[in-house]
Amino acid sequence: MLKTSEFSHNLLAWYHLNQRSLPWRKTRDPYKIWLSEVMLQQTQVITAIPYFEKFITKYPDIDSLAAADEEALLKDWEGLGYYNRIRNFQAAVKEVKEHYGSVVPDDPEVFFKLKGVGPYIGGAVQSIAFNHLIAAVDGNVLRVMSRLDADDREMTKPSVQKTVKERVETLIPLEAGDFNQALMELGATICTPRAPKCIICPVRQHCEAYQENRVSELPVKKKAKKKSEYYYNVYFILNGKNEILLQKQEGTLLQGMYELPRFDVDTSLETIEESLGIEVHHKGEHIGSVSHVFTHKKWFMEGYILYTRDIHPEFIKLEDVGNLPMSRAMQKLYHLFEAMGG
DNA sequence: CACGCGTGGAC
DNA sequence: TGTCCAAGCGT
Repeated sequence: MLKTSEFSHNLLAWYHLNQRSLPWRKTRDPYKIWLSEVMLQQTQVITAIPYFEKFITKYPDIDSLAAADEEALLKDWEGLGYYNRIRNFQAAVKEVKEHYGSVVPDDPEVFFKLKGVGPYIGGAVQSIAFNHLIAAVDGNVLRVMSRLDADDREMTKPSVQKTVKERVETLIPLEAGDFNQALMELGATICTPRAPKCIICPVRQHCEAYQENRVSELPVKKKAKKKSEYYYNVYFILNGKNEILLQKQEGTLLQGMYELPRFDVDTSLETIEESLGIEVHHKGEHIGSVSHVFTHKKWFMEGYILYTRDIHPEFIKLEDVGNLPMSRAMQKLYHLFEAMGG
């Protein structure tokens, strides 16, 4: 069914005709390609581009990124999500600076061991920057391959993804980077999740699902789990000196981002005072309510003002709050506070 | 392996 | 206050 050389030729011809390569990839600058792949993880191209421009201006090379302050990096990453990505990227970049003379390794064995480099990013950087014959299997490629081979296995399973990667690597011609980008581009523009444009697909004659009229059934996905819901009271604690109490988020969710003190709705005022080491002398008004959806949970937050006279190291000048990295969830509430003249 | 991890856009 | 998903990775 699938004639390998003909398939690859048709795909590459289509790709070169459309010339939709991301502009920085044409430079073959391994650092730029790597940074962009990190940003593009689970993130749409249109969303990542302004962040990429900012980072490449502010941190144009390995050494400048390695030397950056972590909190400054988080602030620049603010709004992009999956905040561990930038921490992992800096850790990897520091490793490259210290052990490889600030030169991105042109060696898959070495590169794949770096923090935050998995099968996709490793394959993408090594193929696009150095033309190593390695597949870059992302969500687009999984979808394309499931249809091309009428493969009805669960594409989310790591074991299946491994075999898909091996399958793609049997198809890669000499121009590995272009081929990987072409396959992703096909998935992003033609072989889309909904309403795929099979009629203009350059490889439809090689597509088993198309021939069997089964494109709409593929890829097979299991339905998403329901998100668990959390209800919080969030406090704007003011000390009468134009300062507000903020805390650095701990744990795994939003680690390192600043947040307003947040408590389960049934937490008593006494517990809150004790936990924060302050004494509330006056309860202020209700700021409003905000909800926020994460990948696997939902937050429902009510905002309230509290007043204290206490001095406390975690109070921040109101004018400085904007310089700290803060999640979208907290920004939503904070904007309500600002709109009230807070 | 299954799950946790952000956010915004398209329906 | 819905669903799906996006150039995935760490644990």
